[in-house]
Amino acid sequence: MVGPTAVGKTAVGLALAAHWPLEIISADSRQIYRRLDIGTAKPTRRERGRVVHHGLDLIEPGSRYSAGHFARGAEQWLADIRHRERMPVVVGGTGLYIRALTEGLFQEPPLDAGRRRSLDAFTARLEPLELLRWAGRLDPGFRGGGRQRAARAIEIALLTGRPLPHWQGVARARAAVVPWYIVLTVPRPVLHQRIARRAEEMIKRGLIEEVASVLADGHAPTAPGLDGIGLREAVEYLHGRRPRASVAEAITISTRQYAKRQQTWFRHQLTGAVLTLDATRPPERLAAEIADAWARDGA
RNA sequence: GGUGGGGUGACCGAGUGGCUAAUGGUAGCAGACUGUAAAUCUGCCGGGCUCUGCCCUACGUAGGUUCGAAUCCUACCCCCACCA
Repeated sequence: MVGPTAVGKTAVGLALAAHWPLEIISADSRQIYRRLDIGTAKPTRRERGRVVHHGLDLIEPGSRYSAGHFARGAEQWLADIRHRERMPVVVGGTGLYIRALTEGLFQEPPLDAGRRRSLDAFTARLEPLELLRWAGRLDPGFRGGGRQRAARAIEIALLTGRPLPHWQGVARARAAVVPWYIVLTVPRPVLHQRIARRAEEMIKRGLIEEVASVLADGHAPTAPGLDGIGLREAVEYLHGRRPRASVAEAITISTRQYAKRQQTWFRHQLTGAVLTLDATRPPERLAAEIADAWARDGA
């Protein structure tokens, strides 16, 4: 089950538990971080008490995760859930993580960690234009996409001796599941309203204090776990680079933009069975509809 | 009331006679996306059309100067600062 931020995926997931014994796998690249509960809008303790959630609180804010990590982890959780004869429901908004699960990434050859780190440090210092040009030279299939993706193309080409498209074509990993997608949507004005409310709620619940405490424990403001919407803005405020009054508004805007990107992804990148539901309706109704549809068309 | 500064597209903000439907930025819309993905990027962005171009409308308002004005002049309106 996918959909943009603030459509109410968690509520529907919980409501589904009335239909099947299920466990939820969270496909969310931010909720993997421990401690950042408010800033990543994790399901609450109570919600997690009602349905078992996997994929939350996996690493410290200073560590890095990836779609590959997620896919491997999720495969294990899936196997376990099936072993317990329950229904696995993947819930999340991180398109790439979901794709890693449903389509499989390419099989990444082992990369030397040391060389990788020094290459990282090197590319980080290159001029953007130079970086792009270099990526294009090492990987003729490189279509642009900015710093991060250029660095990735360079990394693969240099450390494996073959460009990205080679691995993508030759070594696709097996997909872990046959997807049966449920896409939750809501009219744009409603979504925007929910996003604004969510931003204010986060602050009210102590977003800034949460981030301050993570920083106080010695995590760098650039820690991967703090690189997320809301967290970023909180860090800016705590470092005096943003007035307090502007925090909620800034979070609302970035969240809106992110939600839009998610919708673009779900509109164009999902392949396979897709059931799109208007999530303006109450979660119980949606859950019932999903259960019906599953009984009718599900695998 | 006086003096000075200013009023530019949804917003901020350049531009100070033609190359200007008007640099940038923001917001918005659309798109890309194979291991950092809440990331990283791309396109569009006054309106209309018979759409490699054409026609309207537009730089506070109204006039004027000029072949030609967002840019110069005059009056008026509004905002800010200082002086009364």
